[in-house]
Formats: sequence, C-alpha cells, structure tokens
Amino acid sequence: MPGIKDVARLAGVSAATVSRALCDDARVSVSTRERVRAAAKELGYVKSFSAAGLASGRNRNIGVLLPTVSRWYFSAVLEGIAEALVAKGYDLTLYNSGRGRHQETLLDDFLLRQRVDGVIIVNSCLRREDIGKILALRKPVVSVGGSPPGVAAVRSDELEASAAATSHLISLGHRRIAHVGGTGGPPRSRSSGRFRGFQAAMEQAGIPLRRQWIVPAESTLGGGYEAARMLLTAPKMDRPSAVVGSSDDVAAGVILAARELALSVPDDLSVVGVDGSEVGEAFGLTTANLFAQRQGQRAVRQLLDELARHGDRSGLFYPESRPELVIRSSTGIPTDPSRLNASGDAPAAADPFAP
Amino acid sequence: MPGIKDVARLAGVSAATVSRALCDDARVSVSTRERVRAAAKELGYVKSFSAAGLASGRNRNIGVLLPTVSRWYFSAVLEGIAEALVAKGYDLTLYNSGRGRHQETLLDDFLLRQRVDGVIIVNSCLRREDIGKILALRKPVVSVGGSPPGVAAVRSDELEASAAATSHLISLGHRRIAHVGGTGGPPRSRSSGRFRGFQAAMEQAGIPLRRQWIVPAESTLGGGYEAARMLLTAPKMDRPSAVVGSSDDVAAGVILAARELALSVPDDLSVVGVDGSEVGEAFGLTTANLFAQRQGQRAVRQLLDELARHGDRSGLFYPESRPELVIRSSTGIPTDPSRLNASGDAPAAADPFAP
DNA sequence: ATGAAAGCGCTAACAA
DNA sequence: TTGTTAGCGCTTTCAT
Repeated sequence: MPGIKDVARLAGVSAATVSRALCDDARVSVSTRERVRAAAKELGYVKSFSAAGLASGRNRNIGVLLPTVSRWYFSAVLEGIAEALVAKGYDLTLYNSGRGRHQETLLDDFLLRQRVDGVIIVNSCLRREDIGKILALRKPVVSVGGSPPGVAAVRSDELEASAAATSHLISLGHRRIAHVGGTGGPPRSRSSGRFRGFQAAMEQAGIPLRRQWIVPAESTLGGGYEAARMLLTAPKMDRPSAVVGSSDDVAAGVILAARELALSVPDDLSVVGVDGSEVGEAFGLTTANLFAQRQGQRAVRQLLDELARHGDRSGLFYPESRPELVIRSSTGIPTDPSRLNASGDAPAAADPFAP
Repeated sequence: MPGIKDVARLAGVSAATVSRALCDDARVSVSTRERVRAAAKELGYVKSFSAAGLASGRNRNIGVLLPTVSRWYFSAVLEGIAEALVAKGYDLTLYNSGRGRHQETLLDDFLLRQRVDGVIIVNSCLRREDIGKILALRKPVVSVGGSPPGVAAVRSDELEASAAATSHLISLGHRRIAHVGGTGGPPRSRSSGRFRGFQAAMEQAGIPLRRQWIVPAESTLGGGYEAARMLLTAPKMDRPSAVVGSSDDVAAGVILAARELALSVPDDLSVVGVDGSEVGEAFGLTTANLFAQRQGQRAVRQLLDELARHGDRSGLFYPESRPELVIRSSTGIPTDPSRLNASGDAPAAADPFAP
C-alpha cells in the first residue's frame, strides 16, 4: 500500500502538498495539483481514512440508525441515504437497532466510537434519554420520519399523508371508515403518526371513530391480511365501506383478505394505503406517496450542510416535498347509499373513542 | 472526550496498560484490569476507532456490498449480518451498489479506504475484474448467495432450493410447469441460480422446457403479477398447471394474477416460490425457505474466523443449512388428468429450449 | 505484570 | 504557493 510520502516523492513535492492537492485545497497551484493527482493514480494511492480521520477529526462517515431494514419504508429511505452519501464520497455505517436487544449497545458503545461525523435517525422509536445520548455526541443529527425534541428533522409528513388518504375516502362519500395497522414490529412511533393523520381527517370531517374499526396490526402484508379477515367477517351492518391501511403493505393485505371473502374492491370495499411503494402499485392501490428515497437524500443534504457549516445549525432547511395522493383502482364511491351518513353511532366527542 | 491517558491517570497505571486491559490482554493482572475498567467506566471512556485502527491495522469494521436493500432476500441477509456483527462488536459499513451507477466508485474508492477489515459480498453480480479488485485488497472476503471464483462462499443453495420447489410440483404430478422471474432489477446472477435449479429439476424428471413458459420478470410482486397475466391469459391448451416463481414475491404476484383471472389456486394452478419470506406466508405460498438471516450470520462467523486466524483461510467451513421446503396451500395435484404427460411438445434435448 | 518510547499515515499550524 | 514540524489517540515492541 503506497502512502502519502510515496506520492510526494513521485510528484516531487512534500506530503503536505499532496494532502492539500487531494483535498482540492485552493492554495495549491493547478499544475502541482495535477502532478500530484497523476502520481497518486499511478501508484494507486488511496488515503487511509483512519489516519485522515485521526488527524483531522473528520471521518467522512455518517451513521444511520434505523429499527429495521426489511420494511419498505425503511429500506427506501436507506437507499436514498446511501445513494446521496456515495455521491458525496461519504461512507455509511449502519446501525440496525432491530428488536431492541442491541439497541442499547449501539447507543452506548458504537455511536461513541467517534467513527461518524454525524447521525441520521430514521424514525426511531427512541426514548428521550436515548435521544439525549445521541445529542451528547455533539455531532450533527438529523431525523427523518419523526421529530425528536432537539433534533433537526426532515419531516416525513406521514401524518399529512395519512390524512390525505383518509380525506380522499371521505370526499368519495365514505363515512364508515376503518383503520388497520399501527402496531409496529419495531416501535409504534412510526405508524402512530399515520394513525394520527387518520384521526385528524376523521375529526375534521366530523366523523366519530368507532373502536371496533380501529384494528391494530403488524405493519406488514400479513398483518393487514389477518386484521382484515377479522374486520371483514363481521356482520354486514358492522362492516366498514372503506379501510385506511397504515402502510401500502398493510393495505395490500386488506385487499387480499377482501378478495378472499369475495368482496369486490372497490365496489364493496375501498382501500387506501400510505407509502407509495411498488407493492401498492402492483395492487392498484390508491395511496399517499411519501417519496421515501427523496427523504433520505434530503436528510443527507441537510446533514452535510450542517457539517460544512461546522455544526452551525442556522442553515436553511430544505423544502419538503408534500406527500402526493396517487389515485388508482382500489377506491371508489360507496355503493350502498343507505350507508352514507349512517351515523346512528355518533355522538361527536373530544375522546376519539366515543361510545 | 476523555482519552486513554485520563483513564491511565485515574487508574494509576500507564497508557499501555490501559490499552492492554481493555483488549483483555492476558498479560495484565486481574486486579489492574478491573481497576482500569472501573476508571474507564467512571470517565465514560470509549476508545477512538480511528486511532486504534491506525495504530493496529485492525478496524473492527466489515464492509457489506450488496446490490439493493429493498428486496426481501437482501434485507434479510443484511439483518442477519448486522445482528451478528453488533454481537461481536464490529461496525458495518454498507456499500449499496444500486443500479450500477455508483458501483465503480465503490469498488475503486470506497473499498480501498482501508476502513474495513473484511468484506461480505451479498450476491453480487460482479464481473470477474470487480472481484479481482476486491481480492486485491488482500483482506478476507466471503460471499453469500453466489460463488465468485477465489472467494470463500457461504453457499446459499438457491439452486437447490429452486430445484426442491420444482421437484415438489413434479412429485404432485405436474408436468406443465412454467418459470416466472429471473430478470433481476439489479443483476441476473441471483435469480439465474434459481432458474438453473428449476432447469435441473425439470431435466432430471425428463420434462422438456417450453420456451413460452419461461417468462422473464422483475423479481418483485409486481413483476410476477405482470408476467403471470400474460402467461395465464393464453388459451387454455397453453396454460401451465403450475408455476415456479423465482422468489416469494414473484410467486405472490402470480397468485394475485391467477385470482384476478378467476383461476383457483391450487385447483387450477399450483404456485411455488423460493425464499421463505413473510409475504409468502401471508399468501399461503408453498416455498423453499432459504433462511436468509442465518446465511448472513454464517457469513459473519466465517469472516471473523478467518480474521482471527489472521487471514489463514484454512479454517473449517461452517455447515450450511439446507433449504427447507415449506408446504402450504398454494400447491396441489393437477386437476385435469388429461394434461398429465401431455408431452406432444417434447423432443428430449440438450438445448433446454427444444422446439 | 508493567512502563517508556516509537510510530501508524495523515492534517494543520506556522514559517518561508 | 509550498515545506517543516508537531501532533491526532492509540498500539506495540522492547525494556524492566
């Protein structure tokens, strides 16, 4: 492995100049810079990051903390982050907190190893004190899909997305609307933003929530399927005319269950999701696209900006892209007019679960 | 940030002793070790990895190279790897080669940065020369789901899995069997192992392949769905009685398409997948479980072993877990007996696409 | 079993 | 614009 001195020798300059040339330092003349570059290429020189990091305190490495990588939303955000980081020449170290067992270790050991210049938290279900630990690193942190106190957040607008999806159903004439999902495999934090969006839209339309139409489910296709089977086998009177899934996967599961019960989608049941995933597309699902990848990219821009400003967090926040309702074939107007405004169950209430 | 000297002072020993104590060096007395540990804890000392790495050449960091993170198989393997690495105190830096644009950069720059002690390649679609670049690092490399020449591989047995799934159909009496999938979003390498398994099982049973029943599709639910719509709308005579999907997602897509075309699964069409994913479970899919997470874990064990033996690759290879056929409700015996041995189309052939 | 000292390969003042 | 000189915080001979 050639070192910086080898390059220096070959280029006929000092090590310091090589270092500067390779960092595009403005104070090095164009000609020497090129000579250095050439020499480096010739030797196949690549600088050691541990050495550079040790000397400069900058590691060109970002830590990404997320609960799981096997759910669409997370993997999409991660890919966005990864792409943006390579483009900027940064490494990405992955902290997959998983089902909690290792979370503490990650927070207590790994993050402290000074290997990262900054941290991106993806929708973590972190407790206050965990956030505290991260902030204690005194390194730039940005969060996507969640707004922990004290952390710059790329808002993911899950709430808004879910509200938009719900409102769409309402505007089609639905009143008997159920919500499926919201029990995260990892934590509840993510889905609960989505649930609150549903809640908000319903409230705004003056439609009371029915407890038995709030069905907790794991945020997976299987979870949605199971939950919907329960929900939809209820006597007709108690069947909703539409379902809001907390994710596209969940919504897809609902569609599967409906088909299996010989309910036509959207004639007997309208279904919406939240995400904008490929699965949703395959199912013809109406959904609110969250542009997960872009969120990841934006988080990177934000973080790198802050880094460039040497931790001064006064920089402008990048504009968020609003979630975008994608209307496909899983939603339609409710077929049984007698159900419209079927509000025999509806004392308006502050308590969302009014009896 | 307290440094090693602070700990040394507090414990009343030298920096060298602290270093040794923290590495569980055998030559440090138990009592001092404990004193050091206590001091470190008291100060909240965590050693700098860049410094340790620079001095020792060991980084406690493994690079993981994979084409995408948004497909079930990859994310499952990655989670297995991540979990095993945290448990051993290693960091994981993710190299998501994506759709090729950055792949070269990753290979030429990132991997060379000496930040990793070893590399795990997940099913890469890498060309010979790329593999060469990686081997040139002279660092331990293991590959999961693919066996590049010169690389220790945790065999993923995709071939075997796919063959098992196919054989299951054959043993049920199917002869008119189609294959859907195998055109990777990323590369073809992964699925092609799966395709070859299908091919092998068919050949072994003496069933010739029909060109129009080999349907390329993206390895996603949507891809399977689209492909199956084409395949299944063919005139009855030309419809297969069973389909092998190159992944659970693809197979699920096939099931969706079948249902939409009012074909009963498994009565009119049997479907099998390969993976053992949650989606498959939700669909009641018969599949060959690859135990993707375990593969990831095994890759880590293998790599860390090699690392411990200081690069001497003579160590024993861990036993592979064979893929396991999971029989669920998507497969059954073919209903129309007239189709059995319907081989009016069958000159046995070396060319798998016999006319 | 422990300490002293010499780097690991780079960056950053400070000079020139 | 370039070179010189100290380190960055740890590990590791080599002594003791």
